Amino acid sequence: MKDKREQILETSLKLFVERGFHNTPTSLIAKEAGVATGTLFHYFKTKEELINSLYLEIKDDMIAVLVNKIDTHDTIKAKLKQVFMNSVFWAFNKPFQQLFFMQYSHSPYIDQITKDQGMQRFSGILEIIEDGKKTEILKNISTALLFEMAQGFINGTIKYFRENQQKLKDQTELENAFSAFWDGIKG
Amino acid sequence: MKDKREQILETSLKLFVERGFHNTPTSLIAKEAGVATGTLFHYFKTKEELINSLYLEIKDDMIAVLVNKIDTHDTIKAKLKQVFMNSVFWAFNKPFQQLFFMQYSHSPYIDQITKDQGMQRFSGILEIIEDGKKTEILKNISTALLFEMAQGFINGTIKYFRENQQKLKDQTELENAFSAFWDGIKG
DNA sequence: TAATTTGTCGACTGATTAGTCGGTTTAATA
DNA sequence: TATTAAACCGACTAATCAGTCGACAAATTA
Repeated sequence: MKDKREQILETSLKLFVERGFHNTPTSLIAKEAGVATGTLFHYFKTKEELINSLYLEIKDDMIAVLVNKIDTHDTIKAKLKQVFMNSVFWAFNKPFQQLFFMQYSHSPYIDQITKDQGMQRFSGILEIIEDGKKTEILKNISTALLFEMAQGFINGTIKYFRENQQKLKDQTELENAFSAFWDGIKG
Repeated sequence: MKDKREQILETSLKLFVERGFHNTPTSLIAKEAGVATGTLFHYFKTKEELINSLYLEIKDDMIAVLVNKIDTHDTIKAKLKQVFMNSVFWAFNKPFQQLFFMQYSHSPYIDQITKDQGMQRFSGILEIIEDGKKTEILKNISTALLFEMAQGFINGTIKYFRENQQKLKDQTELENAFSAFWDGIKG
């Protein structure tokens, strides 16, 4: 049987996405997770701590997937294509996690410290962008701006494929999306 | 003195963004808006109706700004540049409204009917994209995908400028952002 | 083995909340 | 003016919630 802490996080994720944070009583989380409320508060001092932990654990999982199959010797384009495809792949396999970020990365329930910690984990991807700028393969735009534009673009792509899942079977639309992505950032 | 209904909407917006939906009691909205709770429920049957109305009114306001200063005779590129700049301008002038969409457009508090109604209002912008595809000025990618990619890109740009407001004084970064945007979608 | 720590339970509580209701005031209409 | 309707008020309530507590069980350490 699954670890109770993990079970609580998994159940919270689903309920927070489907019902919202304050509309999800801790009693319901405990019930659906098959634990007592006391156990929930044993692992997480407060409900806020629970959602902040959830945020960081999902971010960790996501980053691990995003940088998967990237080889040091790959070209910048190949690396960024892999990140792009990994992002869509992750969102497809972890729909609740992706929706969680869509809903909560701008919400007041996640505190600034947690958001900053989450951001730190992107350093590997930021390095790829910096490398690309040095070699003039990418546009000479501030790394932070390039990053936000790219992330926004990917989020839009994911939103489209979430609402049009059948379009993922054939790879052409996804390839088109990457072409547009690349044309936008390449120098 | 401002209309009470309007005052309630304005106050709700601020509080929902700063505190979240369920963490904002109707009693607090009423208090801050300077009305009685009875008045709030006179205008909005439930709290859900309130937030859904808010969503649609903000969307209406946004669309009106986005298509501002667009002339029928403009080129596709000029039209889309205007929409791009209008979007950033709107977000800058209406930060709460923009954050509201970031937080709530994926949230369970806004029902599907409301979201669909909001989407309908984009028809004018969708037409520009379709025109651009017909004349092969834009990439031959499905309109819905182009739209979501574009919207995501713009949201990312806005997020960057929200966190780096000083970068808006000089227009160069904003122009760079549009160049990247245009390179991405142009055929 | 004994002692201590960690995990688990669920009934309980003080505080909070969405929405109601009966009434008053203001505005519109006949 | 008289009548009706719409706007507005705020005290009130039944329901709900985050977090506590004391007790017991399991695992870890001495």
